[in-house]
Amino acid sequence: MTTPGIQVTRLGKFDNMPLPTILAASFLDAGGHGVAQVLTHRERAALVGMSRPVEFKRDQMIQTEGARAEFIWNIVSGTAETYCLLPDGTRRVMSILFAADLIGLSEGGHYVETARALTEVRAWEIPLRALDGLVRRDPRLDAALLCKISHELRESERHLLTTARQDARARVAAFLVWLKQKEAATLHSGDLLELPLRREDIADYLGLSVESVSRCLGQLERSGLILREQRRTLRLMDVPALQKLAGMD
Amino acid sequence: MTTPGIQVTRLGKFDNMPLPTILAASFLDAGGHGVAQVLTHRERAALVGMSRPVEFKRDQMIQTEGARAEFIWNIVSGTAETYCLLPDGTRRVMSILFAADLIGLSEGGHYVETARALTEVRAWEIPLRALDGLVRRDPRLDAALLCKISHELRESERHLLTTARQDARARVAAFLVWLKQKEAATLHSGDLLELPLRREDIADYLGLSVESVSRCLGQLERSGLILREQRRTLRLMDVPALQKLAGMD
DNA sequence: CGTAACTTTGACTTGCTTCAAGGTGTGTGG
DNA sequence: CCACACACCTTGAAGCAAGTCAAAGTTACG
Repeated sequence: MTTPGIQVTRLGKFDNMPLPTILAASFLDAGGHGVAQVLTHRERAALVGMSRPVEFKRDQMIQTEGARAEFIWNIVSGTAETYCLLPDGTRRVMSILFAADLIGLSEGGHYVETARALTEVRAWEIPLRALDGLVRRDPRLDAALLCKISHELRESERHLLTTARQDARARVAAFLVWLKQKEAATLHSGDLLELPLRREDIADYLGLSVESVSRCLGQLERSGLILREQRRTLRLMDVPALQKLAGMD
Repeated sequence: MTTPGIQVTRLGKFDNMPLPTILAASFLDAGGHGVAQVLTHRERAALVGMSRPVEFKRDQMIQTEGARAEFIWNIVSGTAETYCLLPDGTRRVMSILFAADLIGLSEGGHYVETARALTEVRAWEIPLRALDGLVRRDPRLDAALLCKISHELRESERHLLTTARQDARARVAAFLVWLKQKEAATLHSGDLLELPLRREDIADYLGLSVESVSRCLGQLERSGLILREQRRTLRLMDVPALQKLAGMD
């Protein structure tokens, strides 16, 4: 079980931390096609009132599967992953979460996955009890959560789509393009792609072995589609070709 | 695009069709652990007021990927599937839906998947426009949808979990046990399991080839775990062994 | 009763995993 | 500041599981 008061570092720089942000596509209405902020300023302020800023160091646990759910976290910066441990000892990375995402979805009052910080993560820690009350007073917030969760549902389906029935190279290519899009949403870095995760995490996310991931990267490099500048830094040389390989037309 | 007024059969027996039902586990509170009705009687009645009962025949399309989203459907009886067609021509079954499930989640006003009836399906057809208004007047309904969608998210993750990184036999075993649980929720049929879908659908759901599914069933039969009574009727001889094989401990 | 759709089975091939060993980077203590 | 140790990544070789291709068997239905 997470005991944030102990594990979590509190720093002065939290004073000017960005407000809680939830990005999602609209659910019911046709709206703008893109992903946008679904909280009003009022709601963001209300969330700040009941939340506290926290920071997780690299590799630190955020929540544990099966533990009593007490908080959800709204990521301000950094990258995290959620995963399940299978009875045979293997690990399955279910989702990779970025700024404006939510960590901590639960069922029956208990977390269904384990979450871990991949980089340093700053987040708003929102007590579920307080959120429950806020949702009752402000139904619009409920709609915002609905948008977010249905958006996550589609993310999960996308993940399922790339994972199943595609060969290893296509999966890796799809992953790189996806990650690049996520990154491009926050910062412009040309064709450089900073990987916030280890090969092992990529493998467990794509349902491959570490060796396969490595071999695929080598293959993509030999084909001139990418360049491995450093372990965690790739250069995407031919994004259209990667997309084609990934079967994204 | 679906044009329900034309494709859909209307029958007199709709008069006493069961009210709209949404089953889901609670989202925020600890509540009962099981899956339960999340609509009040009032809400169910309100939904009836704006909906109409429809019936889809076996193999009939319910919605088409990319088409303008106008309705969602609340299944009363029968089984349906949703799927995506990949650019390489392969098909990926994303979900299998039963009574009390919802069909028709959309993004940006368009359906994200194609849905098809696997058996005869009876459902309440709810216009999105009307639902939107109702949700505004009744925030609790919004919460109900939230429960349902977060429940579906977990279903999708379960699917992802069984699909990736398990061998074919384990996937098939997991599928059979899952289907049995779904079926047991509505009717008691001993150890008999009625498959509402073809081998092809099972294959596309599990990310296997039709031949692999068939071979796995043969293998499970030879091991004494199941019996193939008819094409679409299996007898589960040893559910615990199937669960163990599926890695459900 | 015949045809078409569906399912099963067999033989072969491909691609991923596993096992094993060799690199490369990083952080720590001498 | 260097050297060592450890964690992480890459590469190679062998084995095996699932896919593909081909054909026969079965069921459903007109």
